[in-house]
Amino acid sequence: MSLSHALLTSLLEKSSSGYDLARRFDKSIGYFWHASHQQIYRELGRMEAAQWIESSAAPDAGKTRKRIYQVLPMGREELLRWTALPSAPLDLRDEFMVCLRADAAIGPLGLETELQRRLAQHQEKLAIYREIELRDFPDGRTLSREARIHHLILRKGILFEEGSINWTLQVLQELAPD
Amino acid sequence: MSLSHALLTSLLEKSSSGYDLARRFDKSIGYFWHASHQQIYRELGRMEAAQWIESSAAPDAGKTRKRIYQVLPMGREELLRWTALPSAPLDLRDEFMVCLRADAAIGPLGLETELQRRLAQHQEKLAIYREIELRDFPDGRTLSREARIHHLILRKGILFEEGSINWTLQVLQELAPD
DNA sequence: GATTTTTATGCAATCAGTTGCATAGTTTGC
DNA sequence: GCAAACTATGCAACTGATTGCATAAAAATC
Repeated sequence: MSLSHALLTSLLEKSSSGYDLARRFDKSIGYFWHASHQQIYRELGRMEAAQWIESSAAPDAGKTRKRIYQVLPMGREELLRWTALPSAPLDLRDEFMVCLRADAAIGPLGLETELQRRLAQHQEKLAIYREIELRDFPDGRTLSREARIHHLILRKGILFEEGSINWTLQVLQELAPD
Repeated sequence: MSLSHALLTSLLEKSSSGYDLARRFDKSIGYFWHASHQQIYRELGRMEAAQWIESSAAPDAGKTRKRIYQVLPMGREELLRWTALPSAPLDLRDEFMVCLRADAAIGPLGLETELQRRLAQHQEKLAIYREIELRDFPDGRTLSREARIHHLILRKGILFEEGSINWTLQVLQELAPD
């Protein structure tokens, strides 16, 4: 799995607490997939046991249990090792495809409502992505390698949402009574 | 989860054995996500216990344990119930996005090889989809509702692969040394 | 006729991911 | 000054998915 490697990457960008990590995760990779705080804390525990990271009481912890995690050399090595491996292709496990096939098999199920709902969701996400793009990636070609890569990841999201919107519209058209 | 509902749909299209189901799964929904035979057999067991399906020794079983599964009314009802529910949005958990972010964080990792590999994979899948499209969905508008829906599902795959190819080319261009 | 591959099913262990709950300190708003 | 929301961490139980192994008959191949 790659959650641990996603967390390593995030911690390399900035050492932080589990809670902070969970929030930053939601605002970056998390646009593509969600990890719950329980998953993150458990993974941090495993990674510390494996000496990929270490933790210390946060300077602003006060009376709380807040801990800051940072990457150790072994964690960095592990990330290098892992990124050199071929990555698994994305699987497109979309429940709605099953609904569509069921509709094909046992007659009209009235999926139009669900299609509209999904259309709205995709449009919403697209709007968010476009806003981020406008804010973070100005047109003038003065971007660092790092920024250009982050832009590419965002572009992936934008292209996906645009594609989904087009496809959904096509389905709505085809499912409409002739 | 929706594996059981995918299997119900598949069994409604044609009653069959677990093995057969696993192969047919690979050739339809399986282009989008894979289910192992163990997953399928276990799910069939659960579905039979829930009386969504029933099984009988296959006519061509001989001395084998081969069984044919078919959908019971309760299974059909369950599928109707489930398809009326809102479906979860697809999550784009792509390990390679983590690699890219890691590259952004700790300098060039030489991801070009992996990008080329992925490009080839996408082109391969696209070629397969296009072949199926040519074979199964002729241009003349004489297609049944069922065929039109199956075509839409295939179109989704084609659009996704095309989008992935375009994006991958863009990344290769951007990552190339300036 | 012997070997390999394909068809066909299944158990056990493990790992990943989700859900519900529990705790407790800090900040914000009324 | 009190309630609500937010910050921060964690356990336990459960469900879903993967991996490795095991069995055994039928069909193909040599």
